[in-house]
Amino acid sequence: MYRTHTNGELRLSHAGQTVTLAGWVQTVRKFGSITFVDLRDRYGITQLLFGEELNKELESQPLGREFVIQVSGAVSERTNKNPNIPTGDIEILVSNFTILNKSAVPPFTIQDDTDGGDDLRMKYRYLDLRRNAVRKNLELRYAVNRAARNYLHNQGFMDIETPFLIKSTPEGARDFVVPSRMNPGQFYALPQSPQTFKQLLMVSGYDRYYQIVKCFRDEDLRADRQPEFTQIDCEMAFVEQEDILNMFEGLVKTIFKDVKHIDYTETVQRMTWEEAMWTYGNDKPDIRFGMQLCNLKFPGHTFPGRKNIAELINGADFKVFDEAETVIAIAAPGCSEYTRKQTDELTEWVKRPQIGMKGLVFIKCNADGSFKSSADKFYSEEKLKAIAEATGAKAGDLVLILAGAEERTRKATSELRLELGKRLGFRKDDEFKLLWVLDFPLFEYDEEGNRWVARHHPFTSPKPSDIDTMISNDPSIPNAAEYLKHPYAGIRANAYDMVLNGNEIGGGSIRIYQRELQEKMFAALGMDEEEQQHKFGFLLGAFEYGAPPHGGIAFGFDRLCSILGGSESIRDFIAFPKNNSGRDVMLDAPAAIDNKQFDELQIRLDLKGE
RNA sequence: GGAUCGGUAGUUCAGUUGGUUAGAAUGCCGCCCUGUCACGGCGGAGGUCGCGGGUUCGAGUCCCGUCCGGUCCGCCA
Repeated sequence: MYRTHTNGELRLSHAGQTVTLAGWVQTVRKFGSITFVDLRDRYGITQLLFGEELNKELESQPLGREFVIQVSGAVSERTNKNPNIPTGDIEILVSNFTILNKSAVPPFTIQDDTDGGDDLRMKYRYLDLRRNAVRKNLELRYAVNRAARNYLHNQGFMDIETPFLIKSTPEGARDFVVPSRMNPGQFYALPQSPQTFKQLLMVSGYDRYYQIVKCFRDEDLRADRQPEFTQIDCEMAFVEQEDILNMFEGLVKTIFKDVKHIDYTETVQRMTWEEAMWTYGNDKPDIRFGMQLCNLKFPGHTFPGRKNIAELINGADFKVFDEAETVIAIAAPGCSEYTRKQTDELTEWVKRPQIGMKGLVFIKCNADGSFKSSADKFYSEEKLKAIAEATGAKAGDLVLILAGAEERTRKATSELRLELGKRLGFRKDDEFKLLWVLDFPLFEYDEEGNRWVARHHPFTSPKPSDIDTMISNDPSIPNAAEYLKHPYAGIRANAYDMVLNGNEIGGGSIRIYQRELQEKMFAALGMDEEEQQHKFGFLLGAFEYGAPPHGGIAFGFDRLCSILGGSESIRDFIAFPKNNSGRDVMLDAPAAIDNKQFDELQIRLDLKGE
């Protein structure tokens, strides 16, 4: 037996016992004839005391950082206690020690506050994983995993594995492909998600399925995106949207409760996609704070039912507003005292290429009730007051107005809102607000191909009330400029996204389960019958044999963990993540393969030189 | 595909207008130290300034190219 206890468990009550411990040397503190050693494992740190006799042995067998050692000795009360660690009341009077394995000097310090940069820590990930901070993240991930499994199991869900070697369906994201040696010239694809398999499981009668499963998408990465990532993938038969929303609110609330000890008792808010875009300019709004968008001016076709209040800004001969397609304002609470330097900085911020606005107009709603604006030349104080009132600004607030093309301006205003929310401290890591976003458009217009593409995926059902519109209309778009007037532009999807603090943590839909409607959907996306049969014949076939109504949802597991852990990056919550270029810098993958492997696969490289 | 920031000691960084031997902290090595827990004291070693080219009497510093990394846009049904 290598050890009788772990390094996190000994307390004063163990004093007098003889124990054996094993672990890694965290630090060595020498004092001439005695030496303190901190011994670490994943459970904690225990202080070892090498007295005068054993201390001499350390001269012939010196201990270095990260050496793996085994020690025996008596648990003893410390004369100087350390209140900062759970084992701080005791130390081990070492009577015997063995060096189980030496260690080279690690390239960075294995501490909470490491001196290592990201790149180096990725290369030596096995050392980084020894650090408390990283270990806590993986523990949180495991806690989320357990909470989800418990909940789903208790609700009658069954974990069923689905294959990783499947067929490429080049819709949506790019597939990772795997050559087949036994079928020369043919390729598997890795699944972007188990979507079709879980639907087939519904057809098979496994009416509550789940899986915590890897998905693969060969697209460019971000801090919160990995080429392989994990989803909590769920599907249910004989359900309507309402059943799904309730079931999975329960899942997320259970995770909050089990992992964060938070009772999320309030009703999960719901909002249509249109409402989200109108009020926040974003399909995944952060509703922890207000600062809602005030649409002063917008093209009628984007929000047909909404009232345009362009008269507030029109007719003042202010070209920036007069010529803009869209003018949107937000009110930043308590910012009316911003200096010229601060407003200039905000202007520069919106002019960055990523935001891409030409400028920013301010109205300072002074505490004394007066109004001061960068557009004073064009607007009387009364006008400014009216505009400010429309935005809901109070005395002491700063109104910020952006103008330009509809989509860009709306997005920029949303980004500005989020940035200000962050700067003003409205986006707290420890506050959690859930939101369902509902009624997404079923289709998106693809300018390049002058065609419709599925916003969610091609298996998503339209709202029951829109099914007729879909079936009875021709999906072709005769006039590209007026695509918004096409009946398909107004079709709503029976789809829902769960949003947490401005992050989409999950999304799903009620699925199509009738062959005719599915064929109509494929056709609307530009697939002829032959292509449909080739790509999705198995699914269309399955729908002929008693497919039940069904729907589901998938949660981004890595992202959910990172949000619960208060981190921006999902990489901190993955044991062995890849970098921005999709590389594993520890393995140095991807890498070239042997010619023999190419021969077996009957594949020849034809690399394009620059 | 594009934008932008960065690459200097094992590590994290500083390095002025282009000018003597490129610095600091930490880590590492040696000596001293019986109550430390970010131990302390003294001493020491450690550099292809990412790589290639150019300008210059002289380049870590300026220019061009290139590689690598971070962040973002496009992309991610």
